[in-house]
Amino acid sequence: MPVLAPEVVPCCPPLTSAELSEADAARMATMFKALGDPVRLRLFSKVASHPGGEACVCDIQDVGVSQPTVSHHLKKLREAGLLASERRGTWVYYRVEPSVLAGLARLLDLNR
Amino acid sequence: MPVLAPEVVPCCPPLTSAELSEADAARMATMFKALGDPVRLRLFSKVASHPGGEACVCDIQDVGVSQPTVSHHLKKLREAGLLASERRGTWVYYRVEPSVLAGLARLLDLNR
DNA sequence: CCACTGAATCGATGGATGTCAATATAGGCG
DNA sequence: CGCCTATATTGACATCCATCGATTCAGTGG
Repeated sequence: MPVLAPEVVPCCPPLTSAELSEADAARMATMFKALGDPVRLRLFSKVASHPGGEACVCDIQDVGVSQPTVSHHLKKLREAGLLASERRGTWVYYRVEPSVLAGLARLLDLNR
Repeated sequence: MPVLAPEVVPCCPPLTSAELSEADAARMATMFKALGDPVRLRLFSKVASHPGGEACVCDIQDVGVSQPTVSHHLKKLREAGLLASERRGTWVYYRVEPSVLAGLARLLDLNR
């Protein structure tokens, strides 16, 4: 039997259907926490809504905080698994991880 | 024309369709932050998955922290608008606010 | 090799936050 | 009223975290 890619395993049925285990709660809380800061949520929103599905840091860094702070928040979003980054020449591009976001949406879905 | 209940106004289209305003980001970040703690997420999960759609504090307080801490976290979830509480006799019951949760799910929905 | 731009890291700091023990409040029941 | 149980509040404390200025790293082009 082949080993399945562990990061693809969908986490957690909707919250209404079953209680989260301690481990799953820790995993999911990390992602919610990453979205739980206004600046980070705006950065995430800017990436998610950017044409082409990705954005250069230079396209999104106008959120009212300094450049190091923007970099810090993007790192947090990356570490939470919500964004992926790739350097192309001078610029670094960020894009959303669709499967991870879908897992969060599924968790919150009441109609299931 | 009747005045619509302001708290029913659905916030924010999906993240992929448009960038969040600063004000909307602040509102939504408050809710994500409330779910961004493992203990709070477990408490929320216990309420959401409890038969009947509501749970007494006594039903859900076994999450590994002290009673005051449980109370503190439930207050946070209430203040974020995710839970509502009602005292009935000796016990206090918590239930999820479905419309608010639905707003969060809508925000994260990629297929729209 | 050097200057320039974009982005990340470092170090410091003030404020937010999770936690607990102690105490208070609320309601039920003798 | 007095005692018991269920929750909430208070106060203290340690840790975490968002933020910034300064610096460093990476890549481009002269």
